[in-house]
Amino acid sequence: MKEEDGPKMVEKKRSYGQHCTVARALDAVGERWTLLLVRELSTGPKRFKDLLGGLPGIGTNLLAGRLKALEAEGIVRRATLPPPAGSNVYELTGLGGELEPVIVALSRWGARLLDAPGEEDAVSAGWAAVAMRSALGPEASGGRPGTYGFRIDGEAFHVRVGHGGEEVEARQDPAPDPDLIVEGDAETFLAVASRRLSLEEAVQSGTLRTEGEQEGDREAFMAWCKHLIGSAAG
Amino acid sequence: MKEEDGPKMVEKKRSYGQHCTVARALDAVGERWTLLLVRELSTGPKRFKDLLGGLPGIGTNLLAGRLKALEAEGIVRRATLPPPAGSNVYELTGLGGELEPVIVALSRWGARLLDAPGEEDAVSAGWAAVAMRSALGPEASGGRPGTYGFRIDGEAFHVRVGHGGEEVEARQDPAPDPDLIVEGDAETFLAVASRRLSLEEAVQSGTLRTEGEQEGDREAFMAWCKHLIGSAAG
DNA sequence: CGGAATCCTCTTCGATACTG
DNA sequence: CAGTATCGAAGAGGATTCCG
Repeated sequence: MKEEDGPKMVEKKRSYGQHCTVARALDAVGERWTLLLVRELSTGPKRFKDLLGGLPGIGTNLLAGRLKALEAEGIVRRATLPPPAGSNVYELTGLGGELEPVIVALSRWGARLLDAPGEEDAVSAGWAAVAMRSALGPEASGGRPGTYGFRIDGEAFHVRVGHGGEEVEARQDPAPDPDLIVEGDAETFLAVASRRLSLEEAVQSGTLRTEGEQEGDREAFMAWCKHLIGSAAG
Repeated sequence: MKEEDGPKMVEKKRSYGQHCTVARALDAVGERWTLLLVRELSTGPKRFKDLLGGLPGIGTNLLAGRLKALEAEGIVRRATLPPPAGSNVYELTGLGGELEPVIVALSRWGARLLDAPGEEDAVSAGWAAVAMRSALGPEASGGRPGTYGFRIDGEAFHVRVGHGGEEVEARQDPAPDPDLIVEGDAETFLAVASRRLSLEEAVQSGTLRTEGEQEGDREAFMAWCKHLIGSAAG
């Protein structure tokens, strides 16, 4: 049973060793940080440094190791951005992109556990994009088609809703042609998103600004928020 | 920053410390073994010993610790079975049951990674029940309403399909009123479920037996199997 | 700048032994 | 049967360094 340490031991991966679909999935993406890494990449390609920023506390060695493992499993791929950027980025492959239902299910379930941000909690506007995208879907009302752009603490992202509330997409980059733009600081934005503060109040007090607002856009945005924090906020 | 060890240190839980729905969910159920434990309980209440059997390699201390943590978070609850059984079991709470979409999403994604069982892989018929339950759903064709009972290697479980393919349920106990019963050994059953062997061949060779079969039941069962192993088997 | 490699400490895991 | 206690092994997580 014991194997001699060859010079190039292939570093066998830890596995649950169960012939089960769930266990097999967790063998691939169940380790610590891995699904959060997929979450980061689910809103678009990212550089190593961006990923470090989006995963506070991970450490460079662990991130590099996770990326390498995911690449070996065909979930993540390295790519070079077209000029003039030309930077090396990591992005999800097709297989990796198909993890979206997993992220969505986790986000929806976790929404009911998420209360107001604690003192020590890190906050990123991009995470709200994932939550918004997950809250939407075929059965969620309020999925009014359109493109909603956000610029929160200088960080841009957008959510695009297709027809019938399906084909929802969240990306961590500026919207090309937004129907509505919401701009402001993360604290206020999160307060609105979790309905601790109404959008009207935030806009009137000047802490949040909107652009290009059409009739009903604001209501559609608020309708999302009803789904962001589940039953907790009543 | 350093805190003195008080006599009743509340044993702070490790957390990603991110104000994000996904991270929050993983704080609760993202540790090693935890989601597999939820999988085990998703097919019905289980005793400590049953859980140990369904999670080979977990170690008793770790299982006890996970159960305690999940109980503290309101995901799992202890219960006593009604007489004459009277045994102590663990079961999912409402909150825990709502993790089902997470299990389903993982199972569906993991299905495409699951190939033929390796030599070292543990096998359990109950896991196939979870895979079958996950493969079904609103959008999966072939969800013919009815109750399908299985007795594989002496282990009984059943899958019940409601109207329109929704309300699918998998339980690790005998079906009360099955429309179709499939009985046999795990190896053959898994071969059929993954379409490496046709049900007809298995029945004709006597390694699998069916009872109470009605017109179309067999076809409905085979239709499931098309979803068990995704694109891999073409 | 992007990322890999090293070192060291701490926590968690995993197997076994032990107790109510 | 249901756990607790224990201990070696493995992984996490910082800091720092090296290399292209």
